[in-house]
Amino acid sequence: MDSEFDDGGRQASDLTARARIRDAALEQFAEHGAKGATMRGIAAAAGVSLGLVQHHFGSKEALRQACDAVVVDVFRRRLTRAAADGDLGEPGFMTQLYETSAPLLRYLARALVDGSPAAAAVFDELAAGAEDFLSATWPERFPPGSAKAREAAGVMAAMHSGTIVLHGHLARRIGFDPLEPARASRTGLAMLDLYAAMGEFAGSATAERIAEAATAYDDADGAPR
Amino acid sequence: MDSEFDDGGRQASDLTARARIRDAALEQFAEHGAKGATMRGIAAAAGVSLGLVQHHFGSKEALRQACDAVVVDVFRRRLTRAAADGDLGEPGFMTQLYETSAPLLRYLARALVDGSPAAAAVFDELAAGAEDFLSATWPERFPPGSAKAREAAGVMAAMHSGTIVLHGHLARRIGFDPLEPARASRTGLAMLDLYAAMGEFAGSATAERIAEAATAYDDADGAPR
DNA sequence: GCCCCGATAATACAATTGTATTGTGCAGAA
DNA sequence: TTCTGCACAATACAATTGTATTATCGGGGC
Repeated sequence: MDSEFDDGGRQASDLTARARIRDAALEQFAEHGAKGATMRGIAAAAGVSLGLVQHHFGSKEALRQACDAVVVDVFRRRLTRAAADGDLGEPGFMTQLYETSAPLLRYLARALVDGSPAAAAVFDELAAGAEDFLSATWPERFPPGSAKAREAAGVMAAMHSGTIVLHGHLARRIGFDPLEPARASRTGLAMLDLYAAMGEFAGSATAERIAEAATAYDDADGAPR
Repeated sequence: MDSEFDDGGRQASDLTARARIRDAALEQFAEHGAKGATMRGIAAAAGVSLGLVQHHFGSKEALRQACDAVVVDVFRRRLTRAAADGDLGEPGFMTQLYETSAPLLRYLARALVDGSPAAAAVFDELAAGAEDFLSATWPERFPPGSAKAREAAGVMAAMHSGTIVLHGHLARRIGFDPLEPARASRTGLAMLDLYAAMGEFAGSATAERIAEAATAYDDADGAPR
């Protein structure tokens, strides 16, 4: 598979037409969503005719799946590499993720809410990696295979992915886009600061409030298990 | 404004047609996105004719703005109430948010990535509340008005909103939808557990790695400021 | 009684959009 | 050379969709 995202992107001019169309599709899908993007818009963005898009990919759905394939390919490589380095789970791994090309991250952000199977797979791998990390680091707190570990890992994956999915809103608040490679580490540091602070908060003054709130809620609403 | 979401939703049968259409629009927009939802689909979901939707709201964009108005109305009330109780920033406030009706949360989740101004406003209020909380609780760590406070608060808002935006993926991982009111507190507890654990991690063994990674990154890539 | 007005519905229409069909030129094999 | 396959493009077409128009009907004020 010819993924020009392996090395961070080359010039658009020396790409084959098929790759240029797929790159344009990535951006269009990321910007307008699976439904909002149009074949004509993609063709125009790629600088080719509508017929060529049809010729190379057959249908809009097939084009979307081709984009998904690129994403799952690139991210699987990133994630397995991070897992091998033991970097999964640690907030620094987010910096790892941020280092993939920004268009690909933007596409992933949209695909995660547009219901793409590839994006779901990426999320699952992210969550599975987080679960491994949590269970390995705090075996007593997050026993392997326990519901506690699974839930904490899922929440962790959702929260970390949230900084990607909501990168536009985040950019508006903090003044720069967290998906810009040059600013990637900055967001990771903010996450670390936040974890350090909230860790104190959650660990000290809230230990009893946890059980308190849990029992109170269960009593009031009756939602056991 | 007749928002039937104030009390958690009544029966659909005793709602006026206009309200029923807007409720159906909320769900359709949430499920298919701003572009994916169709006037005919909304009319069918509401059990009325297409002409009636047009008659009451004029255009699809106006209907979307009416949905936005409901969201901004309800969430502003929730947030100001939480702020008055000093609950903003504390992870327990997420439980507060989760207590709003699930369809409204699903709509917010979609609107946050579909580019609705109302959703952006809700996110901004969430981030502003988080910033107040962080600066008030750790004035030396997050000085009021500092970039550190703004960035940590933005990341916090994005991460917490992420559990809403990605509720579908989260549900697939943990076995239940975090937007179900009966399970709302469970997600909040998982967040607390995660904060407590990651707080240790971020606070202890990573203090020097922070500066390390930051300087290393700046040197390599040349992204100062 | 008459009228008018709002709720509701059915139909019509133009724009958009995915897809199919057809055409054109060129590079390389026979 | 001739032919064949392929990259690329232009056009056509049917389905979808937002919107405008017209019609029906029921109740309340003169």
